[in-house]
Parts: sequence; structure tokens; C-alpha cells
Amino acid sequence: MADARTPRELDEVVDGLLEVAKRTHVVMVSVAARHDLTAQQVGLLRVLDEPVSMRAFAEELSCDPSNVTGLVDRVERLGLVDRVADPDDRRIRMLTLTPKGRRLREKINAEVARDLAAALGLEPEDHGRVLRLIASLTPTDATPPPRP
Amino acid sequence: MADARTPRELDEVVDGLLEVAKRTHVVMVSVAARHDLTAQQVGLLRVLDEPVSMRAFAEELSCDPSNVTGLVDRVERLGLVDRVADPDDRRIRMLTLTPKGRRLREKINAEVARDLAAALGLEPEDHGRVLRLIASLTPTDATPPPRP
DNA sequence: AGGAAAAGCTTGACTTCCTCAAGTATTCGT
DNA sequence: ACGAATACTTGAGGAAGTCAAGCTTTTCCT
Repeated sequence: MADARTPRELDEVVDGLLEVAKRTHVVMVSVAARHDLTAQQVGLLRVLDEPVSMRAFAEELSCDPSNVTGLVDRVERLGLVDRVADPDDRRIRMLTLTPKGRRLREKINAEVARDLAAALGLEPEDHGRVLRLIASLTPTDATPPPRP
Repeated sequence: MADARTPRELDEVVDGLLEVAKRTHVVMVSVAARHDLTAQQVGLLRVLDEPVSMRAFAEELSCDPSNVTGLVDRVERLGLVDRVADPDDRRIRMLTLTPKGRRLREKINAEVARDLAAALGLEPEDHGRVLRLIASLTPTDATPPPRP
């Protein structure tokens, strides 16, 4: 409807979101580095509250399965994760935290929360608003949109 | 104190923010791929509304300057950016869009806005709320470089 | 049941991104 | 004027990503 305001505003919203994403990434990298890990390795730990197949994790990351092979190789070498064969389907390897991996996961999650709150200036009284906003944004169905 | 609610809520906020960051990244990668670029290359184009030194861009990315050398090499090879010598300080190379680069930048910015809005389910009536929230979050002073 | 197709993972070749250490040019400070 | 700092590049090397090809196991079809 030839509304000139909306696109202009949208540009500012995009800038803001990209800024938030950038700071989030910087936090992930710096928390990871503190434990001699990479941001993706921390991402893997975060997902592994419960075991997940390599295939499922590749989809979570929107990446090729062969990429996950290398990622898991490195994390397994650190003794944080095991590949556990699924008894019902021997093609599947379930990624499972070792006790060491689980301890590190708890510690790292706490640090991510603390540092991210600091990086964004998140105050406790903001939580409600942010949660409501996030809930309304992400269209809970994880539909990755442009599927031509 | 000893408020058990706050940390629990904070965890949900963190999850939401990471989800937003993830979708943002997916959008950047897919827009970039559509033009045979990478997400970082698109990031460079976005920054170059006006010329920027390599040093400044490395700080923007929080990365080592030598990384920018390679990044710019590739984008220069595509004819999107030029290294222009600064007449006042011959150490400095100002990154400058070529006409081709500028045209591509406009097109890509529009696509990022459109696809990001779709990926997050951003409605025009959300803009105001998002903008206010973003403004209150990011501790406005984006204090990157104390400029001597 | 038996064989082709599909699913889950790995391997190998290759690119990009990224860091660190070292090196070159240029400018700044005293 | 000379040493220190700044801006960038180069080279070595790791992590992360893609694609194509291959192996094993499961599923599907008839």
C-alpha cells in the first residue's frame, strides 16, 4: 500500500537484529575460548541435554552431515562426547555427553547466560518483555522459509 | 535476593536469543549463496555504505587484521570492492565499493530485510516493539574504538 | 523372500575463515 | 633524527564448511 514508513523501519530492525546476533556470536566465541573450545563445539554441548543422532544435529545446524563427523571427532577426542550405537538401528550413532562433558556443559551454560546478559545489558526486569517478544517472533514451527 | 525465578527466566531468554541469532545466520548464508558469496562477504558489503579502513573493519568483526586481507582479496577479485590508498596516510587502504559492488549491496540489503522478516515472522506492527527493545538492550554506547 | 532404493555415517579433496608470528612500509613522538 | 607504534601483508596451520563417492544397515516393493 505504498507505505514508505515500513521499509525504513524494517531496515532499522534488521540492523538491530544483526547487532544482537553479532554480540551473541562474540560471547559464544569468548566463552568457548575460555575452555579451549570453539563456538560450534559449545553449540554441540548445548544441544546435548539429551542424546541426539548425528543426522539430527546436522539438521539443527543446517549443514552437511560430513561436517558433523569432523566436529564430533574433535569433541570426542576431548572426552566430552561419545558416539553410542542405537540398538534398534545400527546405522545410527547417538551423540551422548560423558560425565566430564555434562559437567562442562553446566558450567558453560551458566557462563553464556551471564556473559550474554552483560553483553546486551539485559536486566532482570527486561526478561518478561524479551520473552514475550521472542515468543511472538519465532513462528514456533521451525519452518525455514524460502524453499523454492 | 536468592530469587530462584530470575536464573530460570534468564535461561529461556538465552535460548530465545540464540535461536534468533541462529535464524539470522541461516538467512545471511542463504542470501549470500544466492549471489555466490559467503556470509562474511555480505557482511563486508553491508558495512561499506561509506569507505572503511581495513583496520576498522577488522575491529568491527573482532578479528585479526590478517583475516581481513584474505577476505578483501576474494571480494576484490570479484570486482565488488577496491582498496583505495588514503592520500593523508599511505599505510591505510580504504575499502570502497565499486559501482557493481554498490548495486549488489542494495539488492542484497533488500533481500536480507525481506528474508529475515520472513524467517522471524516479523510483522510491521512488531517493528516499534522490537526497536524499543533493541534500543534498551544494547547499551547504546557500542564503544568499539577509543579514537585517538 | 530377495533385490533395489534409501538412510545414516565416513572419507577425501577442496575452499573459506580464522589465528598467530614475522616482515615491510609508513607515520608519530620526543 | 631515530625508536616506537600503526597499517597492512605473508605464510603456516587448524577449524568449519561443501560436494562426491563409498560403506553398512534398514526399508520398501513385488
